[in-house]
Amino acid sequence: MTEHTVDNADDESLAETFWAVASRLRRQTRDSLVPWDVTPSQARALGVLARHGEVRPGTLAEHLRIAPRSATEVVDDLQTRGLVERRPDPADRRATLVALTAEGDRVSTAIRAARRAEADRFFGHLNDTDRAELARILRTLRG
Amino acid sequence: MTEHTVDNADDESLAETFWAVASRLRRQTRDSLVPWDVTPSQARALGVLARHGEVRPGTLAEHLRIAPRSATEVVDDLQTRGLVERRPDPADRRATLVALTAEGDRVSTAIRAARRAEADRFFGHLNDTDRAELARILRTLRG
DNA sequence: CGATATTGCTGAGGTTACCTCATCATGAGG
DNA sequence: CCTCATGATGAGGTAACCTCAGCAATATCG
Repeated sequence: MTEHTVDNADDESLAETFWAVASRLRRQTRDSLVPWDVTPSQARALGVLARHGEVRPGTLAEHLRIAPRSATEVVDDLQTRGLVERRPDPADRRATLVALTAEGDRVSTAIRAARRAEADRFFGHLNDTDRAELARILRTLRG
Repeated sequence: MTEHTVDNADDESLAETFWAVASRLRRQTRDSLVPWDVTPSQARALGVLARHGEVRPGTLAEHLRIAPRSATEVVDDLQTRGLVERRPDPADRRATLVALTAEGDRVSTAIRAARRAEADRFFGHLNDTDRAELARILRTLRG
């Protein structure tokens, strides 16, 4: 790879470029989480829990924009790592509430810090203006 | 805090927003490819082949920025769908060249058009200025 | 009040798109 | 030649999703 290969003639579309960036960011994010043995999707779930307190799996799924069944899975993983716990929802006996454990809270805080650092590194090649622009544009695409 | 769902209160980082957009785009892209029964990663490979002509799997991997082994896999899939063919590299008997078949060429052209339409739909919510800005900023992040 | 529909979660099983490691053939350099 | 590097691939694994079916609890409606 040396040879700057990078498909210069570039390349198709905005979409293409977007995916190249996504790929790079994904790798970097994953690497930055290694110290905690937590995957990116678990980290995102921890983030939601840290922000919203205890929620039902279904609600978690909405926040993460994934299918409810998939949220169950993430919760399972976090639970085996001792980062969250399930308890019955007193308001509805079908439902479960998912909450951070003390450990989960600690880890989620640490991750938040690490992520900020990582994002700074990644998006740090941009000046403040561009970063703000990017944020604004992405928000309008977010739907 | 907050009973009021809807995660707007944004939420973390640029990264978070970026992923939300990525997720939306991924679904839309996948849907737009359904008529051809081709997955996104296969479509990307077809694009590279259309742009560069016949290449070795390893080279394809570089362009796609994936491991060589993974390129083999994509080529396998495209080959069973009759969209590419392998032939020996006359310059090196270890190597193989991957090239579009006639059908592959046809499909890749059709996909290219569909993708443009899809991208227009997706990025079409942006005005020209924003679209250009986004492209520029993403390119600097692409590395 | 009881029948029916709906909701919340999870088991089972599948898919995509990657990865690493080991193996085998070929090619290149001393 | 002999060794080492390189190109492709077999074997096997992973994360992060998905759908569909089923069970329990709740809500609704005649």
